[in-house]
Amino acid sequence: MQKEIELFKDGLKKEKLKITSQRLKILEAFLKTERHMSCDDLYRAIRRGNPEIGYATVYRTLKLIQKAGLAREVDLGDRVSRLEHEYGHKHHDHLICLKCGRFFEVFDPEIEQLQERLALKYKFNAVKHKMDIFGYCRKCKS
Amino acid sequence: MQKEIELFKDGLKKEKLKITSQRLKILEAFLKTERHMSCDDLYRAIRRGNPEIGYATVYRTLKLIQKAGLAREVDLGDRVSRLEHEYGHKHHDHLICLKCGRFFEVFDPEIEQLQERLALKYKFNAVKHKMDIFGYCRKCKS
DNA sequence: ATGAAATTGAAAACCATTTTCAATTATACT
DNA sequence: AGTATAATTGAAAATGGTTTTCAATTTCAT
Repeated sequence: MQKEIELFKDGLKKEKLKITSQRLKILEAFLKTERHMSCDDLYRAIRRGNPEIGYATVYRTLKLIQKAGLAREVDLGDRVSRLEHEYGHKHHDHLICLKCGRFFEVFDPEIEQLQERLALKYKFNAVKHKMDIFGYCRKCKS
Repeated sequence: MQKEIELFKDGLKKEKLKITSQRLKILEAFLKTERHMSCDDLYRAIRRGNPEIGYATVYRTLKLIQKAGLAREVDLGDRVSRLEHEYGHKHHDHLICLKCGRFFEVFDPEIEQLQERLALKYKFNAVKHKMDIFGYCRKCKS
């Protein structure tokens, strides 16, 4: 976690932004959980120990964490932005259960390769991609 | 287009919903364009010829069109729901340009097959999937 | 035709996200 | 260490797409 904190501070310095106690606390709260957190989730978690930190600050800091390359957005189809750890976490796709809402992180190197080939075919300079498979997990299958 | 209208009416009857002139006009407006339309886009288009149709009715009818299997939601990463034709249009994925915002519809049968295999491996009952590749199109490449 | 139930449009509510603004704080520079 | 400058903060309000409410209207089975 120390490495991530350093990366975050570097990111701030690079943009001539300031290192504040709020920003560090919000980063720590984000790093502490492995779940996919919405801004609201994180705000509630942080508020327990730090009731003085405001929602807007959490929101703004999450943007900075993303810019520093420490978090990426996950889109589960509702209209809520959730973040997952990026640093030290390989790219992966999601299997999302339409009934219980749980999701599973998966990775298939062959698919990744074919995706690159597909982009190449269309002379498209791919930066990132999202693949989500929706359906019913083992437990929720009828 | 006649076939789609019939499917829509069937969908309504099946749910004991009523066939109204507003619903039919909104469906026609949706079928008439091949672009990916947001609710707002469609509302504006419809309003030109039918200023008496309200936003809420467009919104509600779009849900019905989706339920009837005539439209599917496209997520371009902003938080706006857009619809594309589903009936008579094969499944496809998107290449989305981060600079100009244009998108290209693509299809790769090998990827589709691997996706199914992936779901199978996790004993996941896949219903649908979304794959979007973000990057820079031929014209916007630096 | 008639009545029950569905639909409509306008307006308001909702809710995640984003901005505004005055007060506070971090940082660079004496 | 003190100070000036610019960034940050929290609260509240604004935004913007989506969704609900409600009284008036319309559809459709009978």
